[in-house]
Amino acid sequence: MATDCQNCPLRTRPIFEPMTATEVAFMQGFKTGELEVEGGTTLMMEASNSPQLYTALSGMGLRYKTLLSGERQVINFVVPGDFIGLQAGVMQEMQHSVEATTDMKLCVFDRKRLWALFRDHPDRAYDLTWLAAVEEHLLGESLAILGHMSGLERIARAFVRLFDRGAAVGLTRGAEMPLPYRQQDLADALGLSVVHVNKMLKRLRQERAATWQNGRLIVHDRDKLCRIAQLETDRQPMTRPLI
Amino acid sequence: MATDCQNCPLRTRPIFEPMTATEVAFMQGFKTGELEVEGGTTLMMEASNSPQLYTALSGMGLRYKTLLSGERQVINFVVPGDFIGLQAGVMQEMQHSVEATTDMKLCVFDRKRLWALFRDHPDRAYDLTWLAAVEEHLLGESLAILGHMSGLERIARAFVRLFDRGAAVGLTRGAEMPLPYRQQDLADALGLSVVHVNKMLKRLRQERAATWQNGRLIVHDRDKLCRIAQLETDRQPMTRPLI
DNA sequence: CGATCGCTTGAGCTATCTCAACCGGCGTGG
DNA sequence: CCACGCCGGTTGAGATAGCTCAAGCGATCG
Repeated sequence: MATDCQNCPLRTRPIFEPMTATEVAFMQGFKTGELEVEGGTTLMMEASNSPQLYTALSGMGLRYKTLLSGERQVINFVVPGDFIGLQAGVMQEMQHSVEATTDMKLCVFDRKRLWALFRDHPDRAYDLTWLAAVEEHLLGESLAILGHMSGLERIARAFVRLFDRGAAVGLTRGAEMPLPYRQQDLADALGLSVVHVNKMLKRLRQERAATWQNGRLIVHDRDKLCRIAQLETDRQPMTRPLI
Repeated sequence: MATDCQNCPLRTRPIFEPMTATEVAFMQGFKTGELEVEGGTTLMMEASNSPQLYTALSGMGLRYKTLLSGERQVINFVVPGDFIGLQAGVMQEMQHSVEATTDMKLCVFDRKRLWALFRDHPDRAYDLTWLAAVEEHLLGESLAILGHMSGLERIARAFVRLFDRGAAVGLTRGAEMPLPYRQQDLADALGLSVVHVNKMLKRLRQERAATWQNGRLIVHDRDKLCRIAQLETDRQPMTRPLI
């Protein structure tokens, strides 16, 4: 159980460092179980009030909002290590849905114990707030992407982000990583039409920058991708200060 | 358990309710002073590590990111009651800048005391996390706006949100409220060009939905505005559960 | 073996952008 | 007190990125 929770972000000095013994001991108190779900399962529903919070241990998913028009806005992609349900924990209800795209294994927490966490483990509470701040940062970045970049740029940017994210949690193998989504999902995340996403993907392929097919992303030329994405080419790990 | 977090100071029950006596007493411990700045002042700089955190008491401002291309993405608008600098507090550095648009009065906190806050006042820490979750929610909503709505719709939506926000903090007078920004600011927030914003504003004016001129927003017909914005017409205050 | 789903490609349409000019108000300096 | 420059707002015209519609294709599944 301890090892299963290695990727729980509810700790982490640098974000995905192994947990210390006390951290593990603590998590075992807060954790109430493990859950395995099939791809396609809806983990949390918009406007619902889930009694459980999760940490993704394996598999991938996505967070999205459903608009009045019936369209869908993908907020972001869920990778192992992500915390799911902070909103449900701290507000009355979720403001977006969370769906498992592939089969997933999850670490389950009891929402009701969240307050005890704040009372008895201020350091963990601090971590949680840190996570929320990171999330806020990422959303701000997404906003800038949607607000100012062209279709090609958005996709390049998304690929770099996803790849670096994947690398951080050990999902990559060389220049490759699993990316088990549909083109429609990416389109909904980037505010583009599937048709256009498809055409831009083709272009990235032709320019030998990146290929995304059969659920796998291959980054042929990271530098070129970064150039297109208007991104510095060096990765910046998301570390947390020691208070 | 409900009693454990009865008095929640860092802000309020409905989001901008007056503070209770104990709340005030506490704030005076954490608070280190007050600050008045002129319009145009940069309060926090992207990538800086501000030693201070603020709560806006009066005046308005905006948060924005500067992109590599030199363009600007306005993340959101700052109104009285907003907390500024959570990222600086909890991460190493700010990921966006904050600028005072008008003269502002601010409540100043010492960043270094943040950890003490978590240790000694778990209920306050909880509030802070709640604020972060709300912010995350709002950003998710903005994302959906940029991803899926037309220019006219985006502006209508922005007006409704700003107006309701203003109403919550007592900025409105009848159907009017101060909105001391430039068209360029709104354009940068919504991912549109100034030219297009201007044309859509004209249309909203002609359709007698809303007028924004000389720094004042007038909502002529809230229902019509909501219809354009694809929004339920009733307001939903952002309240926090009592744990 | 038909149906469904995701991907691909083409063709025309339009919302929005860029460029460019003009206007009024305001602050500054002569 | 006037003249000038600057800033923000307004409007027109032409260009285009991205959209919608539509059709076809291969794989998977019951």
